[in-house]
Amino acid sequence: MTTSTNLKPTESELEILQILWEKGNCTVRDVHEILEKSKDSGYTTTLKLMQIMHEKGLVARDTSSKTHIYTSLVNQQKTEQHLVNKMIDNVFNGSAARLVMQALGNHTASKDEIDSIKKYLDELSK
Amino acid sequence: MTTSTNLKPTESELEILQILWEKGNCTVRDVHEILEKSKDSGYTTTLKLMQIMHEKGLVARDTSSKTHIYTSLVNQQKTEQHLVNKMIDNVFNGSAARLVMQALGNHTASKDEIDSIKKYLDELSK
DNA sequence: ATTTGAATACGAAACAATTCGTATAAGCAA
DNA sequence: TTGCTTATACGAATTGTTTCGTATTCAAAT
Repeated sequence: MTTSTNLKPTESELEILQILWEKGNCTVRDVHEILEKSKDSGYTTTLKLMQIMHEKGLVARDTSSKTHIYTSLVNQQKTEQHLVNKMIDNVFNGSAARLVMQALGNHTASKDEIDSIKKYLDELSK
Repeated sequence: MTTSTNLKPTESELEILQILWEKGNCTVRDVHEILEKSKDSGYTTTLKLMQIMHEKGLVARDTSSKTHIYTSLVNQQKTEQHLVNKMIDNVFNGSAARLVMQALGNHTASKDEIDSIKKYLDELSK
C-alpha cells in the first residue's frame, strides 16, 4: 500500500498549491492576497478551500497561534507528473511526442528554451 | 467577436469528442459501445451527454432519420492547443519547456519519438 | 394492425466544487 | 475592560457535471 497523497487536486486547489510550493509557509491571508490578483472570490472562500484541503490531507497546518500557517503536503514534481501523464493519455492517446509538439508549436518557446530542450533530449537519448 | 466554440469541454465531453474526432460520424450507440469499454455508465447517460453537447454547440447532429448522427463541431487541434496552454499556464507557470521536460522525463518516449522531436525542434529554431 | 425492440426526450437525483454569510473567538489598543 | 479588527468555523446556497429512470415515439417484423 502506498500512502497515496491526493494527486488529483481540483483547479482551485491547484492554484493554492502553486502558491504554497513557491512560498513555502503561508497564512490564508498570504494566499488570498495573491489569489485575488487573478480571481475575485472572497477571503472566506479561500479559507474554506484551505480548510478542505487540510481535511483531505493536501496541506499541513500549524495551529499553535491564532493565525494558522499552512504548508503543502503534496509533492510538486509528482503532482505535475501525474497531470501531464493524464493529459498524454486522455488527450494525446498516449503519445508524449504529440503533446510536446503541440506544446512547442503554438506556445512559441523562446530560442533559449528550445536549446535547453535539445540539450535535455541529447542527455535522454544517450 | 469570435464565434468562440466551447474550448473547455468537461472530462466526459472530451472522451466523447475523442471518439467523434477519430470516427467522424457516429450514433449514440456507436459512441456508447466504445465508451463502455473503459467506463460503466448506461446508454442513456451517453445519450444525455451528447444531447447536452448539442445544446452547447459542441456537436452537430443529423436528425433526418430516427437514429441521429453526431459529428464534432469543435476543432481537435484547437481544443488540444487550448488544453495544453492552460496546463502550461496553470501548472508550469508559463514555461512550455518545463512541461516538455516533465512530459519526456518520466513518460519515457521511445528513441524514435525523441528523434522526431529533435527534428521538429530543428525546424522550429530556423 | 399489433407487437416488440431500439431510439430519443426529459426530469430529477446524486455528487462535486465553489462561494459566501454569519457566528464566534482571540488578541490588541484605547 | 471594553470595543475594534482580524482570525477561524461551519452551514448552506449556488453552480456544474454525471447519472439514471421512465415516458414516448418510431420502424420493422410478424
